[in-house]
Amino acid sequence: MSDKRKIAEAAIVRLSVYNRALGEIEKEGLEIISSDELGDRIGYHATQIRKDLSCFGEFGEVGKGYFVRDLRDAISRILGVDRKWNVALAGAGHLGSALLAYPGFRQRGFNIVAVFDNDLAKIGKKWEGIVIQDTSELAKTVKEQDIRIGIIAVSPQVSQEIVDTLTSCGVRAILNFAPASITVGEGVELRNVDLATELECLSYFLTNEAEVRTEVLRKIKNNNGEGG
Amino acid sequence: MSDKRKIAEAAIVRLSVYNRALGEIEKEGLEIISSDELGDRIGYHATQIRKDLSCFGEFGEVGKGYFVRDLRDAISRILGVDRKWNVALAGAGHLGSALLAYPGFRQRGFNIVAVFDNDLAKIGKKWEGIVIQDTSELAKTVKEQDIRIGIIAVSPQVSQEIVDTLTSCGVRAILNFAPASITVGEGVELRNVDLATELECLSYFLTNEAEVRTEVLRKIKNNNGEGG
DNA sequence: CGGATGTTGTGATAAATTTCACAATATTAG
DNA sequence: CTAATATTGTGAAATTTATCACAACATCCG
Repeated sequence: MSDKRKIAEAAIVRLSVYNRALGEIEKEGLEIISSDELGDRIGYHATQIRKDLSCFGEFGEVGKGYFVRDLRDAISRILGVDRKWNVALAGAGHLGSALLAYPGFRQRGFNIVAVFDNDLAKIGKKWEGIVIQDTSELAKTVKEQDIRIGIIAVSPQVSQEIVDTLTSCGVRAILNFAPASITVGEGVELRNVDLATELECLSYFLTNEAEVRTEVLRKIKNNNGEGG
Repeated sequence: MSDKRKIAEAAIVRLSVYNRALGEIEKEGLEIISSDELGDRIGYHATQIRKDLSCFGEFGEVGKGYFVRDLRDAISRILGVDRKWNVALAGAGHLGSALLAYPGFRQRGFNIVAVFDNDLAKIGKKWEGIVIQDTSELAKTVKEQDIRIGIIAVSPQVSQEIVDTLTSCGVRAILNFAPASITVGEGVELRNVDLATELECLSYFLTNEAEVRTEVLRKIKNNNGEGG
């Protein structure tokens, strides 16, 4: 079908998951895989995988499955990770430091090429081969290094300000780790990762769902119950 | 209505966002807020907020809005964060170290009380007041410290093994940062955060959506198309 | 007091997403 | 070649999620 309009964000996340799984499968030496087996491995329905892929083209062979290598290449192209992206990191604290050292970024084509902070004690220091710069140099560096993506690992108090600076320099994609409600203008893509929110969801589950599940199980036991 | 069955996971994530925003609003000194204004701040529709809340009860006052403090307390209870949770961290690498130091966890009631690693050079060292332990001590520590949540910050190669160990010790909630397809048994809640996936979504946007949007904008310009 | 305004909670409706069902087609074994 | 089997791609159906529309009621202002 190859109709790129209106692809759900959730579908894009899944494509990334498919790609990672295909990488594992390739390492295992498998050359062909069916949507059914891929789905089993990552916990999705086979039809979900096929439907997701069908938005972008036909990649499988009927009666056979998908060539692992080919599908991986295809998804990489769809995601735009068949190239390198230069990334700026704002914030050289604990989290920023960990992100700078995170091997998964480089492995998957994302190179952090600049780090910014407003702490005078850190500016000028070299981490992982990169000199920490003052935020005032941001505009110049973004242009010089062709930076397209910004990662926010600063305190929530200054996060919006840094986001504004980045977008005013032409950065159109922001990954925000600061626990704050950030707004961006039209045409800028923002993804928020709130680490505490992730734990809060688990807390909800531990507090509520587990009980409900126990109760449901008890009921099923009692009525042998077709619980709709 | 207060019917806790079948609450969408997305709704729980939103509740956490509401709660964080309410914290900010409280700090600003506001005592009452409408769903409309809250929605504006965090980028959701007012009806979405009201609908989410309606699953758990009635917290607002007609014609007036919500008492910020009361709503925050109510959501905290719903999420189960009106208490402290003890958390185990597996993996004392860069990322583990950053998570251990992350202030947002403690602020929101999550205390990392134990850290595990299999690197002999790290075991026995003290970080942020916590002695890094060998994984062999996991079962004992989980029981002694009443640990209910596990955070996985180990390499993808050993992540499944650590998850299995944790769940076999009775941990029923896992936050996984390892870029691997983890499976858990019935009754265990797993949340995955793949940092590279987040960037891959941004890459997709930069590669595809931006073009589409440009095209749409051009069309709107031509038809003078009454967009919001 | 009374009308204008503001806001919630929710049933109804719309939109989006996922799953089903199956035609089409490739492969394998005899 | 033929029958049995495997698997894709996709229209249709089912399900889930989000938005709308509005009754109910509180508050404000004159």
